Amino acid sequence: MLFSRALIPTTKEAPADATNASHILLARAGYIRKVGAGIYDYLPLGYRVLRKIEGIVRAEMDRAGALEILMPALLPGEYFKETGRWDVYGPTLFRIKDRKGGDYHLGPTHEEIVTDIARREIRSYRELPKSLYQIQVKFRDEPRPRGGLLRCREFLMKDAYSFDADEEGARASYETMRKAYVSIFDRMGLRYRMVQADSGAIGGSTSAEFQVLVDSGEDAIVACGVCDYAANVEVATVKAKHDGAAAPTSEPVARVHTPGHGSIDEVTAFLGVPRTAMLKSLLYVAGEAVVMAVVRGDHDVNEVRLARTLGVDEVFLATEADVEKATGAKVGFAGPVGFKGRVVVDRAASLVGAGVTGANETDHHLKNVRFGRDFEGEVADIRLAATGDGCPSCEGGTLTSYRGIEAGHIFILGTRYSQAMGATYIDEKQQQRTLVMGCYGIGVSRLVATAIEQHHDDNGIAWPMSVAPYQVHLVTIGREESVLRAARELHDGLEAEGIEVLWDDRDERPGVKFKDADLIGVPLRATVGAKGLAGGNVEVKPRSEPDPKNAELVPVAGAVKVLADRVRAALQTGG
RNA sequence: CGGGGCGUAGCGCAGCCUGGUAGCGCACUCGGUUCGGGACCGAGGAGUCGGAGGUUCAAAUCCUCUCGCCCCGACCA
Repeated sequence: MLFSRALIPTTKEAPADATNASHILLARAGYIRKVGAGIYDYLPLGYRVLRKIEGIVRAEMDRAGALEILMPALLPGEYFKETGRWDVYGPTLFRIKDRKGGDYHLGPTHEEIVTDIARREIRSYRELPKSLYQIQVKFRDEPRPRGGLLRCREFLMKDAYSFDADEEGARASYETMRKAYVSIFDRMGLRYRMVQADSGAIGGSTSAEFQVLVDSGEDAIVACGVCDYAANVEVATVKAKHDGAAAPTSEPVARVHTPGHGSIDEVTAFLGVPRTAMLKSLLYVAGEAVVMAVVRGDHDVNEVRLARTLGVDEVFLATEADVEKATGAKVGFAGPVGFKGRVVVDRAASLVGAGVTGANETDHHLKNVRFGRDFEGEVADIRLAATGDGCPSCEGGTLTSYRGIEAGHIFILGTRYSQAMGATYIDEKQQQRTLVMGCYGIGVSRLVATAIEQHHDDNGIAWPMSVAPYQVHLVTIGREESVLRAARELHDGLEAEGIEVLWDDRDERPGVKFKDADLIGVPLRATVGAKGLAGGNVEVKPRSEPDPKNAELVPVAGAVKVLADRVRAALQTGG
């Protein structure tokens, strides 16, 4: 491809609304343009990358035996009404009325629609198992689209669904998909971790997320340094230790005046006690009830685990007014002693020997507070795991925190949708049984941005080979006949080898071309100029090498082979 | 949903407080000089000042309403 004939509108400055590295670079390098909040054009380079990722995903899905289909993006409301999600999904669903006033919506996910296919077309156990997938645009009216392609309102997703005769079959399908996902992320050259995850609103039992490790990621995960335990902090447990817990005190509870000192920091400073002696008491609204969660002062509440413990879908931090009503004191002075209501105590907090906590009276705290003597409550693991915590699944392992971007999520759904929609089959004994389902998503368009978050530097993008829009960026310096001829031969030779070449043939100064090449991020750069050509060479430099002086001199005659071999080698090793 | 902010040329911004000729940088066009890491000189083109209404002799600027967008938080297969 000739740069002069392409549409690659690079800019020096990024749009003011771009804050993530990937968003800034995608915009500056001319991959995408914003059309509306969370809605983007894919310009030629962006679309090439999207299709590369799509291609890898498709190949691995096919290899795993899944069958590609395409379901509508525009959906009649009846399907979501059938499973109750029309009401449950809330404002995130893009709802539409047709001219006759009928309810429609844009598909945010397709469990109902695929289950409808299954109930109509799958009759017998002989047809099982079956996995169907599609690569389709999805729509979610996100409360806050952000990060360019990281969180869009319209985005491209691969979603797959498995149908099995029983749980055991579903587990096998899940395992097949897990392996396919590993292949996909390996081929994309990403550093990632598969972690235990919350199944969330979609339901289901077993689930795992594929988290691409990026410091700027939205999700927090913890992983053990010894065994293979890794989990989203939402569901991570920790091994309770007695660290920082003093011996149980025999002193009686004492009321202390702490005027205006409501926060953990203020109270520890004012009373001169360590954070580990604080019993942090937070009020949550769970359904109709107001519940108190007690964790140690140096810990944070894990709201997902708290909700699971309480047996509700989700909990919300109580408002100031709720807190004052429930405790009779201003925020910052709540405590479990004498609290009238359900109290959940984190295991670590239950071991604090002489705790300091709110007195349920404004400007007062209590000290020498002990669980079991001074207050009661259910003990559960309800705190967020953090670096340094003990691994829950092995002896001696320690957890480390990472940030990640959720790029894939696999679930065993069970019969939630098949049951609700009557998707059944006839088994060997002529018995009608309910299909057992799994679902498996990959954020294809999100991966475009995710790959950049992990592969860029100050000058621009540095694509892994497998997803790069072109594989070789050919830069010509000057317009001498000899230069153009050598470049033409290199360009044509590479294309004949099936290598994707972008030839910057523009009448621009070298600096401009080099800056654009770094920005665009094609993994291999080949420079043809009079200087190198005088010695019969072209200069080859990988994008990952920052210093142009380290470019390698390759004889013109062998340059096609050298470059083609490098491209193929990179594709072999993943990235 | 709570808090904060922004809409002026394709992009980044100034001008608004204190009403009176719409400006700067980049990009773009033309001419010339340059040419291995975002050149220089000269000359140009390009803007319903987000929209509607109001105040005024006069509105980018003041007032009211409205639409869009961004940031932090909440939320999020």
